[in-house]
Amino acid sequence: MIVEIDFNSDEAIYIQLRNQIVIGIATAEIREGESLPSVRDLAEHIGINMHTVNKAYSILKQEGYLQLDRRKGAIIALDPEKYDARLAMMEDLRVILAEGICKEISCEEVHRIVDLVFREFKREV
Amino acid sequence: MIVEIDFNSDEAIYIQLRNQIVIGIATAEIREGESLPSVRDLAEHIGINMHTVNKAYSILKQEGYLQLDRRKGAIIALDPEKYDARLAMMEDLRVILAEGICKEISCEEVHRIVDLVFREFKREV
DNA sequence: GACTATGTTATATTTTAAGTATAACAGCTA
DNA sequence: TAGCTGTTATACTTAAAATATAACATAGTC
Repeated sequence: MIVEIDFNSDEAIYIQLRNQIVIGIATAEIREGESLPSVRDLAEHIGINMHTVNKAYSILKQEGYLQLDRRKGAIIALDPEKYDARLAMMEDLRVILAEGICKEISCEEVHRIVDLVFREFKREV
Repeated sequence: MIVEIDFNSDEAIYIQLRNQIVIGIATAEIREGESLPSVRDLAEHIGINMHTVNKAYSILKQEGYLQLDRRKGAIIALDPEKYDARLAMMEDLRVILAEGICKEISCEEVHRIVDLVFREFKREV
């Protein structure tokens, strides 16, 4: 799995990292049971500080994407029951769909875009 | 239109403001041609600095939601051609849908949530 | 003309978050 | 013992957010 950090982005590095790992899990680039690089290795590879990686891993753990083992490292272990994901998604979608309505994107168009992204992610499963 | 700022949120105040105004436009709480409070009035009403409101207004102008007039104030004036909104939406959806897949939310469920939010926003048009 | 309101710009300051730098600890493996 | 994990702690630097004052140009109103 390739991690690309945009250092000019307005998004924090640990957020970018967290998002890319979530996308990596969704697209099955990394699968359940597999492990991520250690915080030190990944930090060195990207060229950032260890604590920044650790912050991303901690968030992913708290959100139910990872299990962190002091001896084995970071292992993908999905816990769908961690929180109400449907409610969270609805909250996130609220702003995006409001933008879409203002830009005259129809509900049908949104459905098409959703399908497109789903197909992109589910391609190789 | 009621503006609610969560001062404990991790989201910047000017972002919260910008998002709520976008949602307000999408739900037709404020309509095209209507005007927002002046930067000074809104700032005082919320209890924040003038520049924070000004930043939100400037962003909304740049995104094609407002026209700012030095004499008349801030007027809703939608410009759907301002940028490729479909591409922007797809980029925003990528992370949210990846989260959904990891949390075992099906494509059909997403469609249902999208419809729900659309109906909520379009209720009184 | 004087006054008031608008957005706009400028500058300086404070506050907060992000990121870095070092170091140490606890637990496991080889 | 040596080396690898995540974890925690502390201190520092950097960047962004938010505040505080002030001034300007432009219009409308009294």
